[in-house]
Amino acid sequence: MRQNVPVPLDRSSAGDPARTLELLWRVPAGTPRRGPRKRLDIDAVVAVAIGLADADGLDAVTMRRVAQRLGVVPMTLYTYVPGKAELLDLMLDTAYLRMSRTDTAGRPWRDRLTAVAEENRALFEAHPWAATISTGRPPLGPGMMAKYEHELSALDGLGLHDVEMDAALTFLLTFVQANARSAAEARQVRQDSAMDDEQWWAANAPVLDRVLDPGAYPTAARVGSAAGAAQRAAYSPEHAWEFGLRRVLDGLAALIDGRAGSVETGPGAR
Amino acid sequence: MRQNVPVPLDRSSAGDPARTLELLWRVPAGTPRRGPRKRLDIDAVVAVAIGLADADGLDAVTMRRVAQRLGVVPMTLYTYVPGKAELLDLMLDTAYLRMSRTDTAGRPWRDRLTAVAEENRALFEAHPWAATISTGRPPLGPGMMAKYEHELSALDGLGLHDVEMDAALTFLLTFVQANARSAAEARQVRQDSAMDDEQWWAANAPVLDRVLDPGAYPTAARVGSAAGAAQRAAYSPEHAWEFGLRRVLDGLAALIDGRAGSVETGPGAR
DNA sequence: CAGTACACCGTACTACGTACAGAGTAATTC
DNA sequence: GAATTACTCTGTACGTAGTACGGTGTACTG
Repeated sequence: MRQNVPVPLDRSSAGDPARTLELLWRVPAGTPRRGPRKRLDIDAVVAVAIGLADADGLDAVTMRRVAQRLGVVPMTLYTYVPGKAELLDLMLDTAYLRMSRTDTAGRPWRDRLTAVAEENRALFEAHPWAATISTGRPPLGPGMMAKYEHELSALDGLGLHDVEMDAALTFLLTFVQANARSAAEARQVRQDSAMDDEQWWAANAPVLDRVLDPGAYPTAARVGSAAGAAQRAAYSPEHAWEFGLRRVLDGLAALIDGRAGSVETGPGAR
Repeated sequence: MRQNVPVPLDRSSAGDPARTLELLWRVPAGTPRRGPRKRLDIDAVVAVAIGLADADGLDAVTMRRVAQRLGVVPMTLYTYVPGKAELLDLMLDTAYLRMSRTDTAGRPWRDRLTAVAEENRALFEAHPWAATISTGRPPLGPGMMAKYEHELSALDGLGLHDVEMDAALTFLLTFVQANARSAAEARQVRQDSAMDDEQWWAANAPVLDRVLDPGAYPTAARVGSAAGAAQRAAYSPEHAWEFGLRRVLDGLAALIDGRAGSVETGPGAR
């Protein structure tokens, strides 16, 4: 069983950042290669790693398993990738590169930001592991750059300063990622404990009843049971998403709609 | 480098939620103890674990190290705690229990929610590891309950339904935690790579210049350099916090101030 | 006093990332 | 053509983690 466990924020990029960048951008080797031909390439390694992560989560991505899938011994991977941290960078940038990017030019800013949010949500739905990789030092690869450019353009021309544009985007993306992490953690916990929420509550209820001073937590009891009932109606993740996104957009509206300067500024939706 | 918790394939009921709850609430043993006296107690174990985590991060909390600090052999800990996951639950609930809780009754809702946000921010500043523990299944201990009750009461009487109160609180706390996680990740990466942001950028810049098609990412280049300059002014984490919290509150204002029903409903601040 | 439940400990297993040294291969140099 | 050299691939092994298992001695119950 595994209950609350540190969320695995892999990645450290202990190696040389310049080397990592060259890998991300697939900079070809300078001197002609001498020894035996390579039997694999980086893309194959990354593809297998992504496949494992998609299927069984980030924990399933071990150097040993990736190697096995490729028919080589674990240490062979180190001729393609300096270490696991860099492999995770490559996975993430690849996922970024393959995201769908809707062109919303000319549409009201709410539509544009909603599209950005939903593109990211779709990313995390297709690749839940992507939400759990630390982005403390983002992989500055082609995927990341394309993503950043695309998403910033949704905030351009709204009368925000450059620093505000970056802050607003960070704010939006942080919300989406936090939501995706919650979902990933819920999945993880369900899998690790081999117990769904219903069973977990059923196991807890009798002890809680015995231990909890009734009346000590009046608001919590009232709200918690209402929220619990709502969640049992398979309501919860979708609800948190919709509720949160509306708040995020309303929060940005107070900033954006207050600014003069753009024909694209529309009235707050709904 | 971070390690993963092995997932026990068999042994389904090894980690019993009821047992965890009893630990959290310090339910005393039923039958009189027979064998040798205990030389420790749970609180000592938890205190040492928290001390390690505060000082050197969650990675420093290993059963071996905790045991060593207590002058016992690692396996001895298992008489006090079923496993590491439960120890983390206990640490988290203890941190929750010790949080400061300001009484803001009667004050405008923005002040009250700001206080809640700042209490949580202070928690994560004192115990950065607390932000990185999965709350997929929250520890339903005395700390968690007190925290939930306190924070919900800040949202009571504003004309929100119970489900909305829960959603609004989750939204606020998710923001605070996401911020704290970013900070923790930044710290972690700085420590793991033994390289500060300045050095990292310096190492990346030459390769980026060589690899990046100038003009391919116009918005990103403009905004990125503006944001980068702002961050270099030691501006960034504080800025993200202030910017984000204002958006969060403005977003909630659109919900709360639209509701009739409470004298406490004040005009949007700032 | 015998029996027993329990605290504590030593050993060992599995899984991880990866350091290191060796073997074989193909391009370069003579 | 032969020697050199750079490179790929491999086998072994180290250190760290959580914790299963079985043994030993203790202090209470009958």
